[in-house]
Amino acid sequence: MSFILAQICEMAISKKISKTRIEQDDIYSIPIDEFFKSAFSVDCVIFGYHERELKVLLIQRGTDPFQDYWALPGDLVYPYEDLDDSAKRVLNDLTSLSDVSMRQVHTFGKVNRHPLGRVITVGYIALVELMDINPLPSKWAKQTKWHSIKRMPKLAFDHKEILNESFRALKDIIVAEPLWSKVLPEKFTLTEFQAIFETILQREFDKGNFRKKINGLKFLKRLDESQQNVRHRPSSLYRFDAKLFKQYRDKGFVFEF
Amino acid sequence: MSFILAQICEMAISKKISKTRIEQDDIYSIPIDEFFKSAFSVDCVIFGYHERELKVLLIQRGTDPFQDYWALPGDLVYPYEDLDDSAKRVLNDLTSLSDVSMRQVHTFGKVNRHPLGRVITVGYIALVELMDINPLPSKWAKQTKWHSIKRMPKLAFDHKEILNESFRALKDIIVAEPLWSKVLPEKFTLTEFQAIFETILQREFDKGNFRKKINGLKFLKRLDESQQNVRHRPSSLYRFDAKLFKQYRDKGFVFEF
DNA sequence: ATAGTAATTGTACATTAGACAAGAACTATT
DNA sequence: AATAGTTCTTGTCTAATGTACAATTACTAT
Repeated sequence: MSFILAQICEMAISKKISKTRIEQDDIYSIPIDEFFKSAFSVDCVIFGYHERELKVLLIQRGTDPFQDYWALPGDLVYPYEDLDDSAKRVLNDLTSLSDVSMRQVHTFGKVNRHPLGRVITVGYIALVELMDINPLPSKWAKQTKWHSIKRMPKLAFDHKEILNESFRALKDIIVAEPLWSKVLPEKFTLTEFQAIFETILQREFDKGNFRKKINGLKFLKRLDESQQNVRHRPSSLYRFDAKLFKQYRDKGFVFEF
Repeated sequence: MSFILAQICEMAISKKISKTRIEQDDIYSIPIDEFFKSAFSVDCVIFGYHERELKVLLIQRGTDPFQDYWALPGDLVYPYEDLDDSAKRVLNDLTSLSDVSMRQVHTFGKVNRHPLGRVITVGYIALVELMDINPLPSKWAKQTKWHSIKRMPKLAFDHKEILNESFRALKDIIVAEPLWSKVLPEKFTLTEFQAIFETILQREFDKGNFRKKINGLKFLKRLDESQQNVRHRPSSLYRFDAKLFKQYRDKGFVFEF
């Protein structure tokens, strides 16, 4: 058995990690070893977007604690592993996903957030097009499943709190950073572009006004192509120019709604 | 000797913490105990504002590693201490400050960022009026000193990186949250208010246009009082109404420049 | 040919931003 | 007492942007 948390569980039971709270005055009597008895983990909040629906990738835990609960893909960071690397590796371990670019959002450090000892966790988020990727459970993950952001099952640990904070952060980041480029196809319509913002920011925009704003942004380049086989006037297709976007940003430009 | 880092230093030397990098394939052979041999710390970036100058509170380290270097006030988190509480406690330990409200900004987790073992650190920031508080070195801090943000000494660990990231975050937060209320006196002029933004955002605003914007914001309440003993037309005084600000925010209002 | 659908463009009005100037209210100096 | 110096305060004009909504266009299905 090489499942990390399962092993920790055994360790915890055999060594009986003490949980008594130490008073402020006694604190210098803590043996120094105690400081190096904590661990940290990463938790990945992978938001999956598809056709105006926003979901979150959860795994079903195949190990204690919280066996069989739905949870965010997350695990302990290895001793000689950078934090950002760890998020990638953990996501791959549990869901077989790679090439998902994540960014750190917040660290959760309540004393009793993990039943087996002192573990603080660093939350990472990503936004992907749900159909582009194919998560497969591995290691101790029994299942992987996309859950709509609107109806969530009961989650393990404090993952509900992590999810809430992550969703709040997603709303901030989607306007500041071109996360949306990960969700759009190579060539897309402005309606598709608008739909992403409407879904994530949970508000609607006037179609005409939205595109007026877009027309000023040269990093969304209008192509000489249109949609095909739609039962209405076909839309022009656009392409995202990442280089131009960077130029915009270096000049202090910030996207806003 | 009860200085935490000094003790860790001894421990590190006697136990010779191994630093060899473990390859991806070997990783499951790591004994589980290794996961609970890491520690975390908090580092506090206290920005001090006074009369259009922005400074950062540093301590001079009185202990190894980086003895005598200037550093951000920071130390290890106690085993049974919440992260946010720890930031407060550490700041108080080293600088005698209390009642400084901080907020978490980023977690730094490079493997070799701490010479004595695996330590990730969580950065916290605050903004205070420099004259309102009186930092006094204590515990292993030899000195405390305000350093201008413009000319920084060489800092211990990766504190330069933490500072840069914190300053970037401060610029974002100052517009989103009323951090500025901690810097202003009870009754203040709009010029003082404007100066804070100019100093932190490092750009200037047109006086007339700035106050036009302000006049729309009812949470900045104009009083029936004016400045006294100034050799120019006295300015009206204003007061910040925190309750009204919350109401604004609950309705989705966001301050912008 | 017609209806249905969504894309696209346009229009009219309101609000905000930006540059800049004029006047007001104080102190210090002559 | 008048004047100069200073900064506060208000206003004005223009350009840019935001908002609501209507008209037109280009396609498919009937």
